[in-house]
Amino acid sequence: MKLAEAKQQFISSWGAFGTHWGINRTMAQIHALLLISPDPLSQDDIMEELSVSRGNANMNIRELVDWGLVDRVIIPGERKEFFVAEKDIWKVATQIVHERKKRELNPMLKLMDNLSEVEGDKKDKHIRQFTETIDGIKRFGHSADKMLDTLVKADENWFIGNLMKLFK
Amino acid sequence: MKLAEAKQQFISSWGAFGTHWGINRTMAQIHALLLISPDPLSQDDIMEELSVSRGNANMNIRELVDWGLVDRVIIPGERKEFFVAEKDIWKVATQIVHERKKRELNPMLKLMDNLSEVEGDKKDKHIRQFTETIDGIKRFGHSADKMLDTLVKADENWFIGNLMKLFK
DNA sequence: ATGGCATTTCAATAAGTTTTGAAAATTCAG
DNA sequence: CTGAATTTTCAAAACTTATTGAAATGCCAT
Repeated sequence: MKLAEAKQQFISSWGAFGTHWGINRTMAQIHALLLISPDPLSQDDIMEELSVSRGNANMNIRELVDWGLVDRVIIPGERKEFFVAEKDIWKVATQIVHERKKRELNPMLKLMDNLSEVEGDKKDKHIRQFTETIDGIKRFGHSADKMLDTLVKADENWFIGNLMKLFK
Repeated sequence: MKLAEAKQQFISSWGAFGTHWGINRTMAQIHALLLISPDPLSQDDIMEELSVSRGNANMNIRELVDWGLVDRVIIPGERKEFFVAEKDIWKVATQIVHERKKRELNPMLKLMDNLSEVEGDKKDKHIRQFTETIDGIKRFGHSADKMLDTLVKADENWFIGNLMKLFK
């Protein structure tokens, strides 16, 4: 397969993927493009390669920077800003886990803490099932939280090494 | 907090959550409703509790059954079908992991295998960065795949126990 | 300070997704 | 069989989210 074709396929499927993961198509495509780019790209480069508008490119680049997946870089002698993606996939993954944990898991656990304070007759089966469900989610959520924290802090080799021992 | 209020909050936030996870609002709400229901519910019960249309309820219940999160049950003497959710959150989570792995991770790895066969001068930096990125994703993906397989097969206590030892 | 390039914003529009509800198909008791 | 109850389908409408592009703002060398 030729590079140009492979590149197109990679970008377009990374984009399709993104949509399953709460990341929008353009954001994922920009990320894909930067991942395979040996050099930093400017906003105009990105607009041109992906045929997207200025506003769209700007907004999604900013989002990628917010997520910590892309960095702005200054190229001496150039007026424009350039962008590079973190290339180490392990770091990309832990960064994403970190952000989603912060944005989704933590608020959810907070909500569950609230909901466990439901009042009423403990013998009523509706009350009983409600509190059991909430408690189950809380317990599970706290384990997940702890595990993900460790994962985020861990070094890739340490992690994979130990995990593989554990999982034989 | 009163049960009715807590229930509303739980259903509505579980729905909002779902949307971050590629699950649509109604599907997640139906799931939430069934999770806290001590008894099986019929499609009409669900339509009424959540104020959604017949078609919408039908379609999303079917999806939940496809995902293995909800079972149809027959109640003797009743003509209608009834539905119950798997209540064990660990099982819910592993079921979701299993399905998403099948639907998303596996196809992605297959694609990466394809893309690694890009032809051209290995010294060209574009080719080099492309193959390095693809290889990185492949390696990471295969580790994740193995780990998730083990997780899906594992028993909750075994898993949490070992993990906590590892992660102290 | 000014002009010119770069970046950001945002209202309008387009694209995509979910929901509705009525019609069609299916099921099953009598 | 028949027909009433139940489930499924699907085109149209409602709603949500993403994208555009022009205008506003920011930035910096002169």
